[in-house]
Amino acid sequence: MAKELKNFTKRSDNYSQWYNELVVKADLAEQSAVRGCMVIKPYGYAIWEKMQRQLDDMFKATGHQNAYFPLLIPKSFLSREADHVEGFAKECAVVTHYRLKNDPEGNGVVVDPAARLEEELIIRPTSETIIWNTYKNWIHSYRDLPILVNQWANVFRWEMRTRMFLRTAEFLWQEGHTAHATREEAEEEARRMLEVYASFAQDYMAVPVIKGVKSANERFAGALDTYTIEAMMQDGKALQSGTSHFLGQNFAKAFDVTFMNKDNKPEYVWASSWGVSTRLMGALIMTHSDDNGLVLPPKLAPIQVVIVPIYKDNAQLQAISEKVNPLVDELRKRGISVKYDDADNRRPGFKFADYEVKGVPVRLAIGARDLENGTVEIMRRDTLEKETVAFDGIVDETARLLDDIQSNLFKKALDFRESKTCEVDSYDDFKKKIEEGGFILAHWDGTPETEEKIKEETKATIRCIPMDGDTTPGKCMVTGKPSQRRVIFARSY
RNA sequence: CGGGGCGUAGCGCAGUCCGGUUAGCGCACCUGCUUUGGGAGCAGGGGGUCGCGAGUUCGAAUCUCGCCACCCCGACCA
Repeated sequence: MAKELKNFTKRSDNYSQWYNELVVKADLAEQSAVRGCMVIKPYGYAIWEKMQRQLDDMFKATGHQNAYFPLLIPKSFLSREADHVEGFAKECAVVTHYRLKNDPEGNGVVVDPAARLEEELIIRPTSETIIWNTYKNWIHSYRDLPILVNQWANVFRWEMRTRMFLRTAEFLWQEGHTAHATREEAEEEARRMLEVYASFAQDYMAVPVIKGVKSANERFAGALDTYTIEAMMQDGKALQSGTSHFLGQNFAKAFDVTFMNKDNKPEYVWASSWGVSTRLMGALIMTHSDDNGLVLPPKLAPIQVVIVPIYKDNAQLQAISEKVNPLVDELRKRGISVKYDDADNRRPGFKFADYEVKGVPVRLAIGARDLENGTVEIMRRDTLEKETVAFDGIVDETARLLDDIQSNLFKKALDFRESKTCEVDSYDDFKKKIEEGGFILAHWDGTPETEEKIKEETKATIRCIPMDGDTTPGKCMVTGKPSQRRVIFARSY
């Protein structure tokens, strides 16, 4: 029957294959001809656009503005901040020439060796350096601060291994880069934006996240503190879904960005940066989807309601359309995005399955039988439950259902995370538990050495030191040394 | 960069071990009729430098050598 989807199951031993297949079948994206890059298809991009719009509103509401900086960065910029180079040097694509010419031997086109650049240019892996080089010209006085700028852009990192949405060589993101007069203000900004990310993830994506601080090992290259939101995927692995960094004065010192304070004394500027990427799409897909395909939270679904007519001939279709068209208008008036799929080249069964794969939250089906009885069949994607209800009042019912699906998805994901989260006090138990997947709350002595040892022996890393929750001190499960509080361990993407 | 796998029609695959008619199947595509409440049925049709290059042979998708690409698992990372 459902021939194409026969192998479309979420087997824990082959979760990545399920994920890849899902991304392609749901028409979100596909592998491109360029190594490690993907083509985001219109349906996938529509979801990203909804995310963008919402995030952008939230940035504006917290006083930020958008700007744009160059794609190419002079190589010398990257070497200004020592930790930053260390972090990114290995994965940079480098532009060395500015011209091609016809191959003298007739094999198409070749790089013109005469057109070598004096200084190579790097395709941005992130924009701290080019932006701080620019901020030097923008900032002279405390009156110029703060600068609260965000950029929507693509970046490029030559990753050894890629995975659609989760780690592609090129990805789309936003990067906020702020400059402040005081340390406190910059730290506050970094934490504020983490809150923005957390509420976006939970309220719009219906993805529960844990807010926390990264350990020194996992910190962003060049940051003093890295804040993170961590989500749990359905295979129990953690996914870092957004980060916000307190950069101290590192980039101001590297690019010599100072301002005159009120006492007419020069000071280095304090900085933060923060970003989320198309990786959020991966989080969305992996958190909610099932063996029938994608499951989208209504707030991010490009199509929230699909209406499928069931008819035998043109006259019947017309009768149905007469009933459905006003309904479509009503739903749209409520701000609900509706698709009335009256295409006659697909049969109803095909449409049902197709919109399920694409994760459309609510489906209405209406046929001759319903016209007679004054009813309509309504199905919710999250539970796959369907029932036949009275046509009158369907607008209210649909709106209610969309809200219910949104909150149900969050609750389901939260319950799942809680069922896969436990506390562990001995390293032996830890080694056993980590094999089952999920988050483990354990005590850690705070040293990079212990963290490294755990990583080597178990492949688990500290996802974060949570900002909320239990803060009872204890003893490190490995060394027995004192620990201020439990931290979250997990295997991760 | 290490270990494993794979490359045959737009997509998914069989055939390769053991060389031999015109390279086959499913999906998709085109035409026609019947269908339409869970991925339609029947009939007809189109589509291939068998990843690339060399070699062995009367003869290579199949054997040998070299190269390339992609996927999975590691190391690296959002």
